[in-house]
Amino acid sequence: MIRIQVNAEEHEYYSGISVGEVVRNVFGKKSNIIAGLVDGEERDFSHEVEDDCNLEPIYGNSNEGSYIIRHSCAHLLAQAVTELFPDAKPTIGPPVDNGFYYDFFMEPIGDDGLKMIEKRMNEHIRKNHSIIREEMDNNALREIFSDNKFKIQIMNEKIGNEMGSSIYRQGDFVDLCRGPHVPNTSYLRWFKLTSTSQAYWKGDRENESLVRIYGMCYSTKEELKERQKQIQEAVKRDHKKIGKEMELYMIDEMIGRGLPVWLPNGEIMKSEIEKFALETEDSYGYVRVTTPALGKRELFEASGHLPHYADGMYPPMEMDDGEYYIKAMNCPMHHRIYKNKKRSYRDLPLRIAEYGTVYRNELSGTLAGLLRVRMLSMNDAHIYCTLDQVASEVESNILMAKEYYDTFGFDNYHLRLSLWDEEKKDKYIDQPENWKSTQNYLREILDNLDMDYEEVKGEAAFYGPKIDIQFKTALGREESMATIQLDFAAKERFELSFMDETGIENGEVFVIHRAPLSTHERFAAFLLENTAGNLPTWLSPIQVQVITISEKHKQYAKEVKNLLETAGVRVKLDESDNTIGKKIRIHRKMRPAYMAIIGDEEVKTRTVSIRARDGKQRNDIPLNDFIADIFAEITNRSKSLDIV
RNA sequence: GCCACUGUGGCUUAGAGGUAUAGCGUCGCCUUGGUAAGGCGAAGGUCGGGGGUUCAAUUCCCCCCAGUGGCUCCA
Repeated sequence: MIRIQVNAEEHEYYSGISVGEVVRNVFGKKSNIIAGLVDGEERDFSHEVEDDCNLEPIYGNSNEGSYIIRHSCAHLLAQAVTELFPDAKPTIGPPVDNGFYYDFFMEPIGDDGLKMIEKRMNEHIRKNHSIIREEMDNNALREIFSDNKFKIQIMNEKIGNEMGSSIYRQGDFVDLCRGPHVPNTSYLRWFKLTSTSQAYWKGDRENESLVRIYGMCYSTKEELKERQKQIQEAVKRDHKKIGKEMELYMIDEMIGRGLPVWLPNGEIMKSEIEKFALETEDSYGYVRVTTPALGKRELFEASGHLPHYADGMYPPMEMDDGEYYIKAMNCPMHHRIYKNKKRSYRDLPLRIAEYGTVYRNELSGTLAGLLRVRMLSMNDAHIYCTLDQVASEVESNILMAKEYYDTFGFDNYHLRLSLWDEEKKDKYIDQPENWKSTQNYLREILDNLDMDYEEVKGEAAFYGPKIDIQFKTALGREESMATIQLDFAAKERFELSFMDETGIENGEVFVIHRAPLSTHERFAAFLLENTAGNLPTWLSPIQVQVITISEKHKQYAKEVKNLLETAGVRVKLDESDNTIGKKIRIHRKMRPAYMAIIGDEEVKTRTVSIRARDGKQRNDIPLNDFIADIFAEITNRSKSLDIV
């Protein structure tokens, strides 16, 4: 007999009992447990336990469990695909956040193909195939997958030559896999294929083009429904839809793709954000400049944009004195401002800021509403400082970013330390020592701040490592919001220096590139998705919509509007002869923070009845009180509707 | 740039080889109405653009443009 510890309870079984039997014995049949953690190792139900051990159940709706289910569902997908398309070669099919995908080397398929595959998957679920693990040596593995060069390549790279690995079999289908998996295909009922796309083998465009099929899979119907609801909700919060409804921006085919145009309402929101940023950065000791949209080739050669960032820039314009490029970044111009006069150690850190607009030649297929555009405006700044000053500047920038996000009410973000990739020499400035030291430096700063962060290779800027602040969009996709980049290359490329305390010219000038509010475009997209367009009052294009009940109330309503306007409140008046209910319905689309309803009562008592955007109501507020209160709410940049 | 899908009046949308729905909005008239659709009427579309097949195309085919979801990339 052996002793198995399950959830702190000890059980005795014969040696060789399977994980599944223990689970059934302890938890019963309907436990939603799909695998087990045996002494910390994920194991299938079929895994046989020989010795004393500790066993923890893995539930289908847990983090680990959902990954196992998704992974198994990817296998099911591959089973259906290889049956329907015998020439298709499965490559890799991992679980990912919210679902899974599988990449196949095959002819592209459309929606009809997707439906067909889904149908076949459901048939296999009903057949309830057992999913069986088998251990194989390398020769046997190579035999099985001899017609699939992708699997062979995986074996060569991942498994090595000496040992074997495992395969999983369900019906006639076999896949190379470490596992674990669910015991049989009936566990995969709650799945849905979502989309297809194209991907390259190993993510390299030089390699074969593969068909990627995406799906989602959950352990219960409720989880699947919940996710579908979430997606629906995200669609409602889509900044493109809200932006159109609120007339914030447009993208016009005749003007050009990826070139958003800010409409009057959007311009109000944007300039409020700008005002806030100017005030904040004033208080942090920044100075402001304006630089041109174009610059000469020599400038961008000096900065390294040519060639490192050439793909991201628009082609040059030939002028009588050489080639000019539209700037894709402001930094080279700021470096020239730094160079414009002799700097002393007393001038450092020098923080040069600009609400600059840059143009980047993004691939057409990547453009997406305001999230990815070709014209970007940002409150960009470059901090010129000594190495000793870097830490405190980086810290104060992280704190500044937090201050910003707090005002806007954002909390769905995390930090990322973005490192270079020594393999990709052409992408980064080739100074390995500097990369190593600056990366360690940033890592130390983050460790000292005691903040959680993840490290990701190959995400650095070409001139140095960075700390990015990553957000999730409404649909769960991760995007960079803010960035703090440490540039060790500029000082040499632009011959930056200062006079130090001993009167000697010192060339150790480090540059920090930072943009805590992302770009106006991306920030607006986040803001709209986060608030569903219900902007805090200070950002609302229309702060108060005045609505009359009948003609008799027009005069007082005009007075209300004028007084609010005088107080600096953005207010509109609807004195049309529609019914009150209809007027409320019409104006809701624009999402004013408040509607002020004016009828007999209000005229008589010089009050307003206020209906907040969230439907809350407060009647008979003396007009002067309302004006004072909303003025305070706006100037405090309050997140909530405080008046009702 | 690559793959798939989508493209019908300002917006949302029905439809199908014989030049097209409906709702909202707009405009006009009536209604003077207390918190998410009061009534009547009118205008508005060469069905994204161009080519082809056909007696006939908005519907089928090809090319282009734009959008969406991915890949790559990235603020």
